[in-house]
Amino acid sequence: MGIRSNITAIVAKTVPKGMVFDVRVAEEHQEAHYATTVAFQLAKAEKKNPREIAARIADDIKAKAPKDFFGKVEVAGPGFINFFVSNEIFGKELKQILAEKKKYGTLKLLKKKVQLEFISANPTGPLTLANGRGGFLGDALGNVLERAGAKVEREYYVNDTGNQVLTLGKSMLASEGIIPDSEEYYKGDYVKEWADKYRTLIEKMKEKPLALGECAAKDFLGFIKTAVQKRAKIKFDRFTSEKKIHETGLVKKVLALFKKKGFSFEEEGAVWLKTTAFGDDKDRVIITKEGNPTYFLADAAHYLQTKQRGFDTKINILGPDHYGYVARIQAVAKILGFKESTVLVTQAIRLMEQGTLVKMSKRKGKLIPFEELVDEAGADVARFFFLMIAPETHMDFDLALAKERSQKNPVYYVQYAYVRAKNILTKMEITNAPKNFDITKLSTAHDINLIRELARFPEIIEDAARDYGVHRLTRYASNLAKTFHNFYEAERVAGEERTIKDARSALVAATCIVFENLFSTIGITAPKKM
RNA sequence: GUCCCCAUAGCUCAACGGAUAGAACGCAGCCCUGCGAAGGCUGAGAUCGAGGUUCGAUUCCUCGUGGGGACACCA
Repeated sequence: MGIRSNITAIVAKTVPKGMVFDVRVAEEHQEAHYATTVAFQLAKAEKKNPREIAARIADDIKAKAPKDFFGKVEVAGPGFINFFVSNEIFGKELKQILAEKKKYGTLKLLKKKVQLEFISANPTGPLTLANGRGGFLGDALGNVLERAGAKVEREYYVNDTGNQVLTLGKSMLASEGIIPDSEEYYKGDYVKEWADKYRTLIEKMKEKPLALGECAAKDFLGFIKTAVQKRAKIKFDRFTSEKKIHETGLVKKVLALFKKKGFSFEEEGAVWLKTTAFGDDKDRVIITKEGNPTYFLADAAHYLQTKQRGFDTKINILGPDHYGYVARIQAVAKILGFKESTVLVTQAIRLMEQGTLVKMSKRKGKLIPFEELVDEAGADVARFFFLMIAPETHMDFDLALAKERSQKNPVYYVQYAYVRAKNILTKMEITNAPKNFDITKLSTAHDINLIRELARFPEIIEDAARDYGVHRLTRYASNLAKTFHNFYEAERVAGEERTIKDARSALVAATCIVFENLFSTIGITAPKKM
């Protein structure tokens, strides 16, 4: 399954058992297809010259590799071992793409059941760009993990009760002038709009600000669902209500569990969880001295629910403002016995407008909602743009520029490559790629480079599934597009002599398959025309 | 004050401790009477500063400098 893993398996036979080493795709200018630095590692342990060791291993590899697997294995530079895969192997991979179609690039790497929680923004207003970043990341990561073999549930945890919602209710009352305004209230246009629309309802519920807030939150959640699922095409399997977590008694259950395990204690009239035992910098209150469970305790109950529903692996994507929350929730995950609990913290998106920074704040109401970006730039563009960048990068985003340059966005470059490929097949009226073609007819550098690049798809999935680096996909998309554009400029399909034409159309058909699989994993459309 | 993230080309971003630091945009040239030029080719252009670890540092460590964020019995 995949050329790289085959090479890894071969190399493994020539080094000490259990040794961890890398086989990487060699960069373009190095000419080789794959390379390993295993000799450097061994040189350190054996205190020998890496070149010597590399030579020894290279010979061993040649002896142990299947016949005709490598075109060449050589030692280069200070001790790299370079691999040149034979055209037969590339040809086999090409046939595999054509045989597997949609399944090409699905792996049996991960057997686990994963709950992926993301966005989970309070339904107290529109989503911010940071929410959107986490949304695209979560959606695409879910796709990657599924391709890698995991069973994934995508969850949005809805804070539909508590203080923030109470504040929302009060904000509505203040907006209608029923109670005096306050610094802490939400002030965006959306507050006023909603308040104006439901004036009579607000008047009726003026004694019950929490219920009012819940009412508004329900509406806002509806807007969020539309923005996320319909417009941004971010999928969720489950919306979990915090209110229901309280109602089903899970909060009491998790509290009892903490007590039983000896991680909770009372002090100053409140109940605390000993999160410092797991590296947090202070212990956290779970029951206030008024006797109310904190948000944190409810979230712990939510984790318990997830665990009880059969998930041992939880991945939670948080925005930058929740960084301080990581240590305590990880403490909970440990106490509850999750096998894996990963928290990915995305960094903020700084929104620039004509060179100056625009502060984003829900409370102050000055913000560019995520949905506006999606509508104006387009779902594909917004998604691709956000996913091109590593989550920990502090991204500067100029909305005006993004709209203006949308035609030059890399997503068009990538989609255009697909359109060109598709167009070749359409023009030649090929619906099914020829099955019996002669792979030796694919012999030019452009032919081989394209197959090479196609064969990387499963490797990219594997890498991204391991380190959750979803931006590998968009980077790969650009590389594949570039390779195809190069091929397209240099080689022809239609009009070539029969055997070449068949082989090339098979190659182009395979390119379309990989593009389609890649696009669906990233979550963008595969246009037939542009 | 404490903690976390970031600093790479004019701009926005890449690069498991490895070979000549990549790409798109912008800039200067060139390429359509052959599958769509939303494309291809060529060129100029960068690792914040000072130490350290290493055969080898953009990457790891320390100290600076400059940005962003977090430090509630809010969520």
